[in-house]
Formats: sequence, C-alpha cells, structure tokens
Amino acid sequence: MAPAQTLASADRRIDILKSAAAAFRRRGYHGASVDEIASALEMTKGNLYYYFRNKEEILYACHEYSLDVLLALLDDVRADGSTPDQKLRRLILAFVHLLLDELQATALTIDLQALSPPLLDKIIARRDAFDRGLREIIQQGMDAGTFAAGNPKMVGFAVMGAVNWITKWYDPAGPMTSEAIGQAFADYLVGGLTRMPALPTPTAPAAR
Amino acid sequence: MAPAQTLASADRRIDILKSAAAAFRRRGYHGASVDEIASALEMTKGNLYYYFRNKEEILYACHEYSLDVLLALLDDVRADGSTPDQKLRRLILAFVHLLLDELQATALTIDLQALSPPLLDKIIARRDAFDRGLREIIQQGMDAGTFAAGNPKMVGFAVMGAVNWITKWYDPAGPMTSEAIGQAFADYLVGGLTRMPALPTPTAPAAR
DNA sequence: CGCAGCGTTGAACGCTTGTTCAACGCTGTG
DNA sequence: CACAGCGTTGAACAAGCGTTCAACGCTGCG
Repeated sequence: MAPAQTLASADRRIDILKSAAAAFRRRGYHGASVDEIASALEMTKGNLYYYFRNKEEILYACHEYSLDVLLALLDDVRADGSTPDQKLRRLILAFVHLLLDELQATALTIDLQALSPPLLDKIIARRDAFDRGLREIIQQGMDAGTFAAGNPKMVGFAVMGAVNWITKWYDPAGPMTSEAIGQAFADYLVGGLTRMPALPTPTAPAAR
Repeated sequence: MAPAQTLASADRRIDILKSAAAAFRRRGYHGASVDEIASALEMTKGNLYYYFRNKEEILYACHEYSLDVLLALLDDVRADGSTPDQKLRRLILAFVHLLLDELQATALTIDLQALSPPLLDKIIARRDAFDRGLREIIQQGMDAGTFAAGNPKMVGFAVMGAVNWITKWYDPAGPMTSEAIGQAFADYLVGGLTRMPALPTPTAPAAR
C-alpha cells in the first residue's frame, strides 16, 4: 500500500523547496520564475499554490529550513565538551557538508532582502543567533589563548563569508569533493595561514 | 563657462553605474528596476537608454569597472618588491577599501549569471585572472615557507569569500570603519587565527 | 455505486517592467 | 535670427510573470 501512495504532502513541500532553492541560487529570487521551479518537478505552476501561498512564502520556507538545519548543528557543537578550536573545526566541516550536500548550495546566500519586513525580521533574528553562537566559540578560543587575540565579530563574519561564498564557485562535477573542501577550509580558517616565525610563546600557554 | 556646463557624458555614465550598482546590491539584478536606477539620479528611465543600450549592458559595465579597479590593484601589488605575506596583506587592505569606499560595496557580488554568454565569458576571464594572481601570491608564500602548506586555490577562494561577503553586512553607519574592517580582515586572513603550538620551525626552506 | 475531498490542471487576468520613439528645449555657432 | 544636434521627456507597447479560480480525475470510504 505504501509504495502505491504518491508522495505525501509534506514531502512534496520539501521537493518544492529544493527545486526553488536551486533556482534561486542560479538566477536569484526575482530572476527565477515560479514556472521554472514547478517545471523542474514536472508540475504546473498553478499547483505550487496548493502548497504555498505565494512565491515569497517559498523563499521564506527555504531560509527557515536552512536555519533549522544550521541551528541544530550549532546546538550540537556547543554541547560537545571539546575545546574551542575543535568546536570551530567541527562546525566548519559540518557547515560545508550541509551546505553542499543537503541544502542545494544555498543556505544564507539567497536574497534575504526580497522578504517583506515581518518575515524578514524573523529570519534575521535566527541568523543573528547563529552568528552569536559562532562568535561565542571564537571568543572562548581567544580567552583561552588558543586563538590569537582579535575581534571575534570580524573573524566570525570572515568565516561565514568564506564558507557561504563556496556556493558561488562550487561545481559538483569539479575536482574537489565537498569533503575535501571542508577539510581545506577548516585547515585554513582554524589553523591559520601564516606560520608564526618562532613566536616567543607567551610564558605559560593555556593551550594544549 | 565651465560651471554652466552640465555634467559631461562620461561622468553621467559613471553616475548611472554607481546608482545601478547600489540598486543591484540592494535588490539584485532582476529585482532592481531601470526606473529605480534612473529615479535616484532624478532622470527618467527613457533617458538611460541614451547612455546604455539596455539593462544588461549596465550590469556588464558595472563588472567591467570593478574589474578595472581590482586588476589595477593586483598589478600594483605584484610589482612591489615585498614578501608574499606583505603583498597579501596589502591586497586585502586595499580590496576592502576599494570595495567599501569606491565600489558601492558591490564588486563581484552582483548576479554575474544574469549576463548572457558572450558578455559573461569576458567577465569570467578577467575575474579568473584576478583569482590566479591572488593564488600566485599565496603559492609563493607557501613555497617560501612563510605560509603553512595547503591548497592555494582553496585559500584564495576563502579570502575572496570573506572579503566579498562584507557587502552583505557592512553598514556605513555602523561602529566599524572600512579601515578598521580591512585591518581586522588582514590580521585574521594573513596572520592566522590559531596560535601555532610551539611549532618546531623546519629550519630548511620549502620542504614538507 | 455514489460521494467527498485531495491534488492537479490550464486558461485567464492584471500588473510590472524593459524597451522604443517621436517630439521638444536648450545651447552654442554661423 | 536660424539652425543643428545633444540630451531629455513621457507616453505607449509588448512580453513576462505572479496569482487566481473554476473545473476535473482519481482514490478510498460508506
């Protein structure tokens, strides 16, 4: 009986979100047409309005879905008892993996500002929560001396930028797997690029 | 006599590009209307077509202009005789400055893919040239042992992502000046975040 | 079999937006 | 003063797109 059944309504909604996310990434919110989103699923555009009130709601649901996934990840990482650098590394690895393999390479990249204020505010609040969580980890690393001193807000923005930007150049058919990209980014963003020139270690390093 | 003269044609074109760049950044290429671009300059949209053949050409000119500026910067940095880490630092500082203070915070961020193939290819070729130049500097630093070994392509993408992403959160009225942002980014992206745990400096050159 | 309702269709509408174009004012020149 | 031409206007057009809606088929239930 189960196989005879067509896709359940909830699944269908997710299909639509995936198709929409891919279309929004390629063409932008305004550039992607409702018809384009529907055609990719071999349904008519009128049918989309059975599942969503309008195009804006689809965009909103895309962001909501991405944030569900990312905030769950953040909670996970926060809860594990490891050191800040391990947390940050794990966060970056998982973020890249989710972004490329689960979220159609479109998490926070698509035109937020296309949303009208009431919806926009809700998304921004959650995105800020993610940013704060990221900064907190960075701050802890700086406090512990594991990370070089600096402005955790700027570092957080830099990390988010580096990772989100992947969606602009990532090619699934390219030479780098999402796994390899994650490793390379974690190495650079956590481990640092410049080798400290025999830095006179500040007395008793808490690190290690 | 000179002041009586209205703006010369070439200046007017640049005004249009600035207005368009700002509009494209806020709403995206498809989201920004030609009328919106014109109104900001207190001209009618019909008038825009005296200066540009169509909307696409405006987008193209925006990218062309940004690339002119950035490639000139790259040449400059390449030519100075400093070490790779100094070059990278200078490149990031100047990039941030140009991006925020000169280019309406919209260099490579606006929908490239909205361009049709012939124009698109020309832009991509130049953008790739910039990427290659950046990677070359990074590679030199790795060869020299100044930078930790790694994949220069990935590091280059990470740097570009971090910097270009600034346009998504930058607020001219915010607490951080473009100068301060540049410094913070250069510190992190060049200097590295994690303190090397008393790494045994490999005495010898490139190796490893 | 008949009924109900979910999921779907496809045509139609109305609005927005990119683009065109004939006409106009202004300025400097002969 | 007449003329030429650059820069500008504003109305008009055509196409695309988001959205609506009445009608239809199918499936499972009574």
